Amino acid sequence: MGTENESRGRTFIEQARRAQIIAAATDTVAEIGYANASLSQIAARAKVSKSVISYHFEGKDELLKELVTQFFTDTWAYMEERILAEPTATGQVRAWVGSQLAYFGAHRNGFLAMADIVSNHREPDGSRPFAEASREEVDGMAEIIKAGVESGEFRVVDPHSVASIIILCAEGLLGGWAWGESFDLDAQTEVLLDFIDHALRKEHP
Amino acid sequence: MGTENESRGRTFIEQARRAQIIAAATDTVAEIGYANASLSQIAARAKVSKSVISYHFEGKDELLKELVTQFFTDTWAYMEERILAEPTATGQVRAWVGSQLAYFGAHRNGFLAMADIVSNHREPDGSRPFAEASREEVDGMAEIIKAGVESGEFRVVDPHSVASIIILCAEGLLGGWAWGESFDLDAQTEVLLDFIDHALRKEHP
Amino acid sequence: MGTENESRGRTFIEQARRAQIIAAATDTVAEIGYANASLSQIAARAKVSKSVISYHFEGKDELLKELVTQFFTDTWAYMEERILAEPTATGQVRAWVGSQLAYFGAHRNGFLAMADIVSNHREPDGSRPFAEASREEVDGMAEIIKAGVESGEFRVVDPHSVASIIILCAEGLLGGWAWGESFDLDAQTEVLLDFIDHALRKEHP
Amino acid sequence: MGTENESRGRTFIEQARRAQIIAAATDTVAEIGYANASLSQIAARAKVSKSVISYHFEGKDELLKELVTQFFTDTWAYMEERILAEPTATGQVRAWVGSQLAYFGAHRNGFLAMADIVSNHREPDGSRPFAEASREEVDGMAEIIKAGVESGEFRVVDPHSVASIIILCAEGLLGGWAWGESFDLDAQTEVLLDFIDHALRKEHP
DNA sequence: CATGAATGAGAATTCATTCAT
DNA sequence: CATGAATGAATTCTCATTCAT
Repeated sequence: MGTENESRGRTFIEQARRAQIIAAATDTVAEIGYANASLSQIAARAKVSKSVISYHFEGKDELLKELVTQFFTDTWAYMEERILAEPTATGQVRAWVGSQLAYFGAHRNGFLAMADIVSNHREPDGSRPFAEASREEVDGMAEIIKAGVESGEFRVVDPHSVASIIILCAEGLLGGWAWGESFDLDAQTEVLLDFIDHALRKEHP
Repeated sequence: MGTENESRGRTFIEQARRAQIIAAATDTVAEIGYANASLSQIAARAKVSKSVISYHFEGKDELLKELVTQFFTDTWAYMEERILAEPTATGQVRAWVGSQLAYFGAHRNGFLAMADIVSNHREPDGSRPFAEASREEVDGMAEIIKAGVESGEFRVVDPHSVASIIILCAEGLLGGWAWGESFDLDAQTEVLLDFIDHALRKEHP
Repeated sequence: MGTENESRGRTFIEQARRAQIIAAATDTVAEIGYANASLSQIAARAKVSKSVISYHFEGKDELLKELVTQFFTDTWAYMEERILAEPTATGQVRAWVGSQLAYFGAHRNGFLAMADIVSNHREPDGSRPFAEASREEVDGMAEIIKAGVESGEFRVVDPHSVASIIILCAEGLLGGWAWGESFDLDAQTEVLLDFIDHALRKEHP
Repeated sequence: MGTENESRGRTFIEQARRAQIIAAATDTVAEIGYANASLSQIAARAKVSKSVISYHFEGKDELLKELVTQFFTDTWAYMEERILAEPTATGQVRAWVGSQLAYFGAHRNGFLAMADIVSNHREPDGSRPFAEASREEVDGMAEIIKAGVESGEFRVVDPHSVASIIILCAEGLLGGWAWGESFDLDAQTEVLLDFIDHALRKEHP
């Protein structure tokens, strides 16, 4: 996360158009799925002609990449603020997971679209353009865990492994929420946070 | 899981061809992704003409559904044996997660293809045909947790919530393994199992 | 009409198979239309494998041609008997039209299939193989009319033109019957016969 | 007949393209028959790429329906003017049949294509979309006959039956003309009109 | 800037036919 | 004799992209 803004050299109106199209693309992918989200569909939802998209974006690929990048950026901005406000490792881990889930919960379509694109989009050569995004995330979380272990807040664990587990568990939870129609994300978030607490804290506190 | 076998009334050679095509489809989806896995691609990998697929399967849908169903069936057969062999709830939870991860680890392409299809395939009306598969899974795990709580093995938790979390965490882990090229699934499985142990066991044993 | 039988040199069982397949083809074309009547459909209705058809007939074309030819032959056999039994031209015209409509009325599927094939079937070069069949028919009827005019039964008309009109009117009637669900063929036949009577008979008899 | 124009909201150039494609489709169906008239063939005749057709029409169905509808509309406009100009029932019947045959005679390909489509086109469910078109026609003609009977111009007949016969006879005549290469439509029209005259008029005027 | 128009590549599927068994 | 299996050609349709206006 923390991808830099590509907006240099774009006029204001250009920016607005791109934002409008990205919003339409987000809704489209969220509603009908990556495989069915054709430029036609996106253009229809944006109430714009198909060729406008080709005009403002290099192609479908750039549009989708931009959508994901922006969503990552926004999510991280929200999370970072809340993580940095916490003094303890325990607090930071909770803030991380909690704020991430909260942000996604508040931006369902954005999350659905992002997840769908991230897991489906491939370069012409077959590689996944977003595969490494989560690596950075794990590294960030691992530093927090490491600090917590060193400070004695947490029991002794391998920071990187545990960070990975925590992040993947949160992702798993989101998957469950994304699909199920009756999934109480807030409640399950609490269960997961409690779960993590118990797993990390020293056994005889 | 536990879907019944549809093979009645098929000749041996027909069975073999279907298996061959399903294998090719598995590799194809695993390698180039659901969205790019056209019948052409699958046929090419099976070294067979496109229309052979239409001959042996009702259509692309049936092929993919069959692929997923078979993989589910095989996975569950492997898991069930190991779960039932465990006398304690703790052992059963470990066996469940452990055997699932082990089986998937040993059948990477099958898992990749299954996961890709399950998360992307939609009926013409937009619904997801495999959406409820994981519900059953959660129910099964919930029963084990409930028994463990009642027997005093586990601390008091809501069985369904925790079952859901555990399953989603395992899914999350698989997601990490599926994508990362340097992900040690066995090691991470141990970490997750330890993680679950700590989260479930009574605080002062 | 009056096409000769092509059955020389066929075994009895061969004949039976061909008859069975032709019957199935008749029902198929009648029910789902020429354009949708694939060999698959015909084979399914005949409860026979597709390749049996290819074995017993040179191809789809020969099957359809045979179907039409046989239906023509049978129809004409029925008509001829009734026409020749009439001593007067008036009676012969009535017998012609009446017996034709009666036979078709009693063999609806046969008629529907024949008509559908005759009007749709084309040689690879685009020509219609059955185009001239009705020419012979008109010639036959024209002879009757001519005799009737010469004998003074009918008013003076051009035999060929009137024969053509009568035959085409009967065809038109059949078209109406074939499509409409509530078309009383017997009743309309009477109206047509009366119509023809009035058109042919001398004004002051 | 009398279908309303769907052209609102189309640009001029779009209209022109549709007209061009419809013309090409007309020639194609007339020449090679409904069953062989693929989009490829039509596109080739229109000197246009296949996908242009899909761009301008919803699909093959819409194209063919539009073709038929336009031809019906044009034919009826021509006929109506001539029928309404006649004061007597006799004149109206003659005008009806005469103008219809004349219009078709002047638009041979249009007629051939229309007839081929009307008798062959089926909805996916197997029903015929144009089956009821001729019902309306018969009703219109029946009213004229009824008026003629009431005014004493015609002998006493069942208006609906006779209307049906007349229309079907005209259709039959067209069938003969459509197929035969040496069919003098004008001459045969006169014979048919004379035929109808004799059949309808009072016996001792 | 915006867009209607056009297009070629590729999608799934159907079909008549051939052939080894 | 009969047929399951296979295939290549053809069908309709969708899509991302380009281009002149």
